[in-house]
Amino acid sequence: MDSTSAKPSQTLFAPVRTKRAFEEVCNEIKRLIFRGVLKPGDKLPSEIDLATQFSVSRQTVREALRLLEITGFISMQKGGTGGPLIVDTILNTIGNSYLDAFQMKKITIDELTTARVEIEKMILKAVFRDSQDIDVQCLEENVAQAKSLVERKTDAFRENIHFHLLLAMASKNYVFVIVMESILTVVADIRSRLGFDLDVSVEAVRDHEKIVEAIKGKDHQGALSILERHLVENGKLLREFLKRYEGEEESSSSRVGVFPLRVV
Amino acid sequence: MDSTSAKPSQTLFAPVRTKRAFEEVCNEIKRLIFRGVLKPGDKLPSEIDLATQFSVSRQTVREALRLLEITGFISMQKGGTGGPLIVDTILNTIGNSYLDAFQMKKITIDELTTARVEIEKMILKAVFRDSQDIDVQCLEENVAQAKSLVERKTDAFRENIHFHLLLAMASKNYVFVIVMESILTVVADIRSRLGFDLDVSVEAVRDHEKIVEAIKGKDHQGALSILERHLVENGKLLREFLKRYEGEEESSSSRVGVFPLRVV
DNA sequence: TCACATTTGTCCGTATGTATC
DNA sequence: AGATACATACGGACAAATGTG
Repeated sequence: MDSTSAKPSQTLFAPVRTKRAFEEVCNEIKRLIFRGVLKPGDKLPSEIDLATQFSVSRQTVREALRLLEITGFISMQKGGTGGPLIVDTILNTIGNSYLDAFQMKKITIDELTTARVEIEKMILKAVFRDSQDIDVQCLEENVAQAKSLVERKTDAFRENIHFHLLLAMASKNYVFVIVMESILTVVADIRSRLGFDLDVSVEAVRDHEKIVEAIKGKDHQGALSILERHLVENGKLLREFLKRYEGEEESSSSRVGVFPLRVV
Repeated sequence: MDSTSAKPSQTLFAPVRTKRAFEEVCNEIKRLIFRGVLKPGDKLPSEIDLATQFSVSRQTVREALRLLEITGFISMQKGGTGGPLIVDTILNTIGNSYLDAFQMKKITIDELTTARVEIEKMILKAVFRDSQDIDVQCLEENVAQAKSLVERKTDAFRENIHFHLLLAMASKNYVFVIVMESILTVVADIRSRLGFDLDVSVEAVRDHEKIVEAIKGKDHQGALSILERHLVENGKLLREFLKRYEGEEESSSSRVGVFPLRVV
């Protein structure tokens, strides 16, 4: 592996450009976001302007923007006043990667449920330690809102999912929020394919209400056992549904068969 | 918003193509991977071949490949026998997103440490429930390897990080593995900037050894308390280091200032 | 050892659809 | 309704990298 000729020194000099151009452009923009120079809501220059400013081609800029888009830093807006817009949807990105990972690693519903039970119980303990009144108020508001929805025979599944995220937020530890958001993305993906089911929503709201009351009453064991039963029941529901569902479709990932495909 | 002229009916017909072309190409390839038609190690056709097969331009194919690359499904190989190669690095992808999220959400070391303590304790309890002999053997091998490294005055920080991933694997729940891998990516990122420190490695190996022995001896409380102290101490170390470090550099994200930059 | 073929990386020019004013 | 500005997409071209004969 030692070069006796052409390549002079592999140790003295490092290659001038190790990364690809679009990666450098991507990192430059990322740095400005991390520094706070660019904040969510700000607009980036158009592709053409970026290309001239970075002195690269438009294709290179586009690939850089593609990276930023998929990693949750920007979103593209079409039309006259459009352009790349700074956003912050990194949590969505992580959630989507979880969906991919669950498919690739063939994780089962039961595995997900078991982990979810343990993780949410852990978070609930943290809530008992570190939450403040305002956090419990948020939970109460969520329950009230979901309650009014089901009373009007409307689906409250978004609100019910959100309850668990609010629980994580009440722990005052954002790491828990990230973990919870990721798991909820998977749960929501399965649940959304289940369709509208009022009974499920009603049951969930009732459980959530009990949990909030137990938290307010500082009833640790009560809250924990209600939460555990709630999650286990929910897991059974998802499993039963998937048993009926499997075979019909080959799982998620938007299906669009418009292109003639022949790979390798 | 009611169209009295041109557009006939907004409810009868849905737009033929809602997504962008490169997203459809990306999803088509993703489906083949999920179905198992394409497996890690397989090679995709060249960009030009893909373009003709999907009947789109090469630019569109490239943007699709960019998506697949950043989400951990393929990696690009340059040169004659190169091309897009199917891989499975989704966990890396999630870990990198965690790094982004930690920067954006300004998560502190203490927050990370607190969460890590709780999560690893939860996982250790699962290990006591569900692990098998083979899993404990893996932990022992890891400790033995790290031990021999530090005896030769070599850094064992990779092995020591890996110990915690093996612990998650011993829980027999892959959800825990994903969560652990994500958190370890952040820990490793900070730790790698700390540089070589033999004492830290020695201390870590000693703790890991005690934990494995406690697991083998079914000493639940012992294992939990050693693990907790180990992680808390490690958290202190990272915090002290970052205190010295901050101000010198503006955090991570590879810095390359070769392009003249002026944004907005 | 060296030339060659293949493939990615990058650039330029152009056309089209779309959202805003 | 028309003009404008932007992303999207196409085609052709060359340079750089890398394994192969």
